Amino acid sequence: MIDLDYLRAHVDEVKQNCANRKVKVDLEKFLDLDQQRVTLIQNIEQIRGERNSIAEHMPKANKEEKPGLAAKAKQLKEQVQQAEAELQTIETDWRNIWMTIPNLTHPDTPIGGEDKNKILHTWEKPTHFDFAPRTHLELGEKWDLMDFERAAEVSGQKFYYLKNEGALLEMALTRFAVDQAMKAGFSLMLTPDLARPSVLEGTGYQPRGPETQIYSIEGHDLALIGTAEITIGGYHQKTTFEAADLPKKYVGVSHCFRTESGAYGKESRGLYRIHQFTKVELFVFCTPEQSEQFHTDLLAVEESIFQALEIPYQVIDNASADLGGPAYRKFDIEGWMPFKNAYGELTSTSNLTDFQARRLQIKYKEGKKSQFVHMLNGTAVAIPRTIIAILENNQNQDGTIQIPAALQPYMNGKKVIGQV
RNA sequence: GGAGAGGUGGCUGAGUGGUCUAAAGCGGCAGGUUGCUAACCUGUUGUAUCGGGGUAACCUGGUACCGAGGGUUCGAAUCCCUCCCUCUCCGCCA
Repeated sequence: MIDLDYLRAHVDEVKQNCANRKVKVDLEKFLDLDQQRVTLIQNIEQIRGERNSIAEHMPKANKEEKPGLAAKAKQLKEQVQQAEAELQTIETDWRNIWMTIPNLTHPDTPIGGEDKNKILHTWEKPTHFDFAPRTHLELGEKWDLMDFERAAEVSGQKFYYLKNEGALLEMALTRFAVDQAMKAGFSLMLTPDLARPSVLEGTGYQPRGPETQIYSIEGHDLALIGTAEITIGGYHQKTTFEAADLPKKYVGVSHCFRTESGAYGKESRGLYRIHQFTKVELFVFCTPEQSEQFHTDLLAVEESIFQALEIPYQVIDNASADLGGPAYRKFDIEGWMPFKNAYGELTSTSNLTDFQARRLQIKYKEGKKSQFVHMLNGTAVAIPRTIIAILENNQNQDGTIQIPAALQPYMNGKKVIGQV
């Protein structure tokens, strides 16, 4: 949610921002509801004040006064109840619109849709093959690294078994990414894979409704998380830090579950788009002054990981309409994926400024003043997509796969998949 | 999953219908005493939000907040209901 005072004082700017992000919001209606809400609240507080002063005088009142005072207080109470009912309907609408107003946008963010995404820089060139490269599906089958058919029978479409070096790759990548993050000062945290819907909402996810990407557990007030961002963000909900305790830097590992409803087509074959995967996630709670620096820091950690993994990539500064609601600025790393003959998203790091903190009520205190923290998150490694990139980019003509040197220690020293 | 006991300020803990933002202690902050430290003494010490005053640090008035949300009542930390959480015992289990 964005700051109300800021919104009230900068209506035109917010309106333009919504347009830039291609978010349809009826700001006029919102401001109208906002005004009504304030008036009603003032009204209610005034009546409550009267009621309180009657209640206060009650014990001192004599017998003749009491019935009259009680009747008056009762009448005031009815007025309050009526006004509160009115307030509730207004506030529901008001809040629903407020939630849909996107975060402000970084001044350097390109304005426009996906076609305006800006390539900040590239690392290495797309892999060149002197032969027809195999897809990760073909390689997976050749070396028995994954099984989609059995998974489909056991769990359904878009599930998978990882086997042998395929499974080892997941564990190796997880451990490698965690080690890199810990070296950069992040504290390790394994989080729950399920969370309450209220926490999902607090982090800006929509656990219910037709558009939802989230699985809910029938008969329980729980949902499967789509990312550890939810559980790490929720970890500090309703807390106030001392300024000296910031920043808080976490690296979390969790499973991620996504319904991916309506996502079909070539790209959805194999490990690219699936219902469940493991992800190593970076997360920062910091002061507003620190957040821009940490955003570039997060990107730097991500880049160092993919450079160590020797995956050619480009870094994207996402255009305004591609940011979603909460992000102030978003950088993606897109790795080269031979099966697409294109770059594909590997990581995404966002500076959410105070947008999430306001919902989750996460603040920090400096002296007597407290204000909302800034929150940032970024993917260290999304395992399956990274496995795609490693398998496909490092394959040899005979189908054997070179394991990146950085990963070999985590693979029992194995250098090549397909060789004993 | 079953039975029982609880949830009060930064912490410990009192409060079972009005004088309660809530005793007392600890801690924190300011001052005093003092070779130094410690000890002692005095004062002070919640948050959010709306309005008024001030350049401002702040002052001032209202409202809300005793796990969360509802209800009863002129009036709720206190009584009732639902939910969440913690502890103890039992059951089950990796």
